[in-house]
Amino acid sequence: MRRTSEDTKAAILVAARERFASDGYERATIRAIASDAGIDPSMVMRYYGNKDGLFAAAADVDLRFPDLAAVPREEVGRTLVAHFLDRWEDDEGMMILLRTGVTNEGAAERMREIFAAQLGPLVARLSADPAQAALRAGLTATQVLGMALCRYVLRLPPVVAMSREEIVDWLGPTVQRYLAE
Amino acid sequence: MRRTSEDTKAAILVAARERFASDGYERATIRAIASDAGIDPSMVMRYYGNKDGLFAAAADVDLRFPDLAAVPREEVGRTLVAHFLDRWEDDEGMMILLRTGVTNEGAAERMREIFAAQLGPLVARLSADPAQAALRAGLTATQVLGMALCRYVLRLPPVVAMSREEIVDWLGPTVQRYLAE
DNA sequence: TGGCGATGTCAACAGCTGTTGGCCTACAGT
DNA sequence: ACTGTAGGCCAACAGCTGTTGACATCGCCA
Repeated sequence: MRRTSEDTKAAILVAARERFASDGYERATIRAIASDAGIDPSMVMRYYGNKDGLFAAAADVDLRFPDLAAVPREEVGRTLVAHFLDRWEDDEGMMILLRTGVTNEGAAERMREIFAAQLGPLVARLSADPAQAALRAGLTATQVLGMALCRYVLRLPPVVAMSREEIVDWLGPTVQRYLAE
Repeated sequence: MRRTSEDTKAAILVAARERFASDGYERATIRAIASDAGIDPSMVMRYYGNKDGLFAAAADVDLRFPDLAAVPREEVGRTLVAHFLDRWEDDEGMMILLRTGVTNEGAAERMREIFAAQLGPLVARLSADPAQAALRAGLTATQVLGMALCRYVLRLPPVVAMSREEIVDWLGPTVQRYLAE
């Protein structure tokens, strides 16, 4: 046989991630994804059931936060901002979630889960007052997601023009205050 | 005649703003909008030409920024955050732009124009160094749009739970630093 | 060699979309 | 009373969508 089913599943997933990331949920059509993957649309259904199943597989993201307890306390803000920028630039999953989470309630729920499961505990481990941990994680999310929104999605010119270092210098102190002050 | 054309045009616009705000561009259908307005879909075409024309009419927003030169310099951050929160809660236009700007390039362009035309000059008038004004406006946008995204669109629980005063207290100093320090 | 399961294609379905043109109807002006 | 016109409806179009089931082909195994 020309290809194993695993190869095809993987090719579909790659194409799906690209389409979902650049077009959002509604405009990313199964036909376009199948065409990108070089197969028939019906194969997508065979391997992923339906469009929602394909989306669920494509929108599985891991933020891979480092252990902030291992960095000096006064560096946690800058460290987190730098990590988030890196993560954003080499994982389409972030873009998928943001693009779709804004119009698709299922994706919004997924985003809430990810932040509750990945950012929440990280901040809690760092925080002296556990009652404030959720609030601090939420504040951090507003700044960090706002940067992603303006830079990678809306492409506001002055935000696109900033270098990685400038962003870390400006946002680092903000996140530092939200996290640990 | 039962209604004037102006009445009908206005009714269509109201329905369109609600649908665009809650569903985004793709999922807000002309049929649904017409049904909300209590008329036939073809009337929408008669009065607004096509879907893009209707969207352009619905996405016309005015941020109505106050003159920040009139408030004490150390209060500009808190003032702008408070104003933005108010503006967001009583104008669907903001939600329309955010929901659609994320998947629709035309709406993203509109959003860029609005920030360039409304937030940019405001910050420039405030800034000592004109060369930095665009950067500072961009930074402000990241924080303020990030808050709107997390609170009104993604509805992250800890961000939704915050009171207006808490948000002003936390985001005020951030925006103050971006604007004026 | 024969067959069987895996891999893949084709054509079609039912539903929805934006959009169009023709038709109706009720009122204002004469 | 007659007519013009503005406001509104209806039916249909062409295109796209997710999804389905029947059919084809290839290569392994008995």
